[in-house]
Amino acid sequence: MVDRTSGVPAFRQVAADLREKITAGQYAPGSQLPSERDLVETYGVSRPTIRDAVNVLRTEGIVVAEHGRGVFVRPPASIQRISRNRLSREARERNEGAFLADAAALGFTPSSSVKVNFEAADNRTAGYLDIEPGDEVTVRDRVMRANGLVVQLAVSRLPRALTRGTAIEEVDTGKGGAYARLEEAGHLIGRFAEHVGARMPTPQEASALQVTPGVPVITVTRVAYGQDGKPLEMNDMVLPADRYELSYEWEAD
Amino acid sequence: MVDRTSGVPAFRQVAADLREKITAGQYAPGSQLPSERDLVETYGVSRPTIRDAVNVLRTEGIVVAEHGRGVFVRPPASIQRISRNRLSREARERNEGAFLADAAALGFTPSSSVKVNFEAADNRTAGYLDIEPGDEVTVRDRVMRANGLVVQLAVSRLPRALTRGTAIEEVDTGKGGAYARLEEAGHLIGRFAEHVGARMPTPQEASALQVTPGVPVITVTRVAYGQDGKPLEMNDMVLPADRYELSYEWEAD
DNA sequence: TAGTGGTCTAGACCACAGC
DNA sequence: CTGTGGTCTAGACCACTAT
Repeated sequence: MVDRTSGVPAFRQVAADLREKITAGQYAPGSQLPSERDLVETYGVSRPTIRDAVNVLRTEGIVVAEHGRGVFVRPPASIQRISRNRLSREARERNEGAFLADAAALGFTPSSSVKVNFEAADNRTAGYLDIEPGDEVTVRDRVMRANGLVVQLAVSRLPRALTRGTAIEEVDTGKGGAYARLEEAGHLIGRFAEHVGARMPTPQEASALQVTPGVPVITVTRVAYGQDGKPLEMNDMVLPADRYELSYEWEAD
Repeated sequence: MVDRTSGVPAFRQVAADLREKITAGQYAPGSQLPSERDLVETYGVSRPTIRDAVNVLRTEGIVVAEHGRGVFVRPPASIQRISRNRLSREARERNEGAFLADAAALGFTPSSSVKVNFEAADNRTAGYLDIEPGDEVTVRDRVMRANGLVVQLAVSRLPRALTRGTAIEEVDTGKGGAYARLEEAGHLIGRFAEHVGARMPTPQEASALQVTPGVPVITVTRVAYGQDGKPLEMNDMVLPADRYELSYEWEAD
């Protein structure tokens, strides 16, 4: 029952009570909450108010609703820990790129689909790649799957001048991936930088990554620089935050 | 007006239409949306349906509602870009730690409050610090502010054995911060690792960081290792994702 | 078929901002 | 005082899941 004199909105009281029962283990991970109509009777409020309360927990990612089945306590997702030393040249020579390296290390069956096209650079792209806005760039748009489930979106952009006549403009870049083709063309990679942020997914990203509402995405923009310091490639990656953790390591001095 | 034959829920149609007008610039950053009662007439749906639509945009972080004033297009937050070179020994010697180094670089007035206490290590802490669960750890709980606004929460834990008799157990760790005190005590830092994730804030974090609903937090667990490879300190940081971007850089080989 | 969540209505009253 | 968002009601009907 809710306290009508506290000044706290009823739906927040209900949400807080349910949240407490979940964290206390009274509703275990994976278990079903009472139906909305049952909660109406338990708390003595109308159904829209119960729905407001449940929606609070949904946007917090604590529960998921399944149409026709019920509302369930979301079990903690298994997290893939990815460390960044995977980008060594040695690893690139062994296999077909960073994502397949992860797959090998983590033991899942990888697959991906790629679209290649050519665009004029927008301001952001031009800034990262140190070219003029409007210059032609090669765009590789990838959807990566683990055991059939989409786990990562990546859009890679390179100055067209670097990719002409190479397999980077093909769907299949061949053994070692795009980085290997760059190095064969004489563009040795000297340095990587990654810029990491987080935000809520766009509707398209949410459906592509099959994340439930309330789960943010991690955004990573990786820039590969040549040994002369010139940018060779930028790669915008979008990862579901409930399935990934990124690790970085460096010497203290 | 909404299309009742499309099968798409009315509130999603309204949300999509508003989102489009916002990204197209028809409602500029900082500007006010039409009132909910105006939108009721515009789209021909009831007020709760309009509220559902606006709530979609709120959880996406696109708009913010201000009670009694209106709904406003959220201006892009100014993002602080933090790169890892802030942890150089040189920087540590110049000032009082990583956060103050950021402040100096970015030109805001920093302040922070600290609580120090001692706890028994839980399993996670014991795992990171390579000690036994139940061993005593020194806990430094910090709230960091920029120009008075809370921008970062950090909880630092060290094995008590390393901090006894040092200023690390004081609220004021003195010039150079906790890392400087560790090195004075003979524990030279050899390596850092950072583990980065993202999630929705807990209600406490949301109010402490004053993030609007729908903005995720970035979590960073930094572990400092001694030159012998033994963990010296772990630091759990929570950053509002709309105000931070993290950068990491490394050599290709 | 019964039970579940998903959507929607047409109101009502309250709390806050600003003139 | 007016206009704004915040909360809440008591229903209704639909779409999906499971038996």
